[in-house]
Amino acid sequence: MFVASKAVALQRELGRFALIQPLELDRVEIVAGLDVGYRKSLGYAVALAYDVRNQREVCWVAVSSEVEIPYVPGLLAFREAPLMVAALKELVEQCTEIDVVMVNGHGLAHPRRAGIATHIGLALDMPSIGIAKKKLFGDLVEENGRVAIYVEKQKVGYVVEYRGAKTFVTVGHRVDPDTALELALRIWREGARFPEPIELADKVSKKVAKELG
DNA sequence: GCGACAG
DNA sequence: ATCTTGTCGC
Repeated sequence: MFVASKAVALQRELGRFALIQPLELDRVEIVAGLDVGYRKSLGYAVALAYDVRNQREVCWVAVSSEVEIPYVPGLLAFREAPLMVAALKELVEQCTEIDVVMVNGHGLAHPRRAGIATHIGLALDMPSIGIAKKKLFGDLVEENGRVAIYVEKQKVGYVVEYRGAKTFVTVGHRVDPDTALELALRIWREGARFPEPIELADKVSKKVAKELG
């Protein structure tokens, strides 16, 4: 069964292994977007591959399962990461290898440096970036025309604002704040709420959850 | 006690 | 996140 206190203890340990380091964007060809849509307690995780150079969707896969763990702020990873990882593995088997993964949720902007994007990056030992619509944890600091988000004096990401709508781009694992932001902006349609991989995975997961049962 | 609280 | 269509406004 799920014990919140145990989950919290595990995150304190996990967070210590997250790496903030530069990532060579010239070598990033495919970015995967991960999101989960629901119909009642049935979750549908979608993993979608996006080609950075050609600015286009490559393919996507969806996997579903009954989701038993409740949503608790700070513990989202225990509820959604298992399905997301299953979807990502399916994507790699059925379609293509990927270089970076973007996850709907936060990365290091978390009370224990262990948001869902960090959990997934560490689990797969791969660069990961969190993309979220609302703040969970951290301090917002204005820096030359931009808003950065800090956790314990350490910069972990940025806020992208467009016509009042904010989107948080945070480090998950094996990437740094500036590189994460630059990559996200390279694949962000003008006026869209999220970078394309997440924008598309979000729409597909909702549609799949609605059409199937 | 009060405010905050990813999806 | 999800339950849910149309409608008011730029």
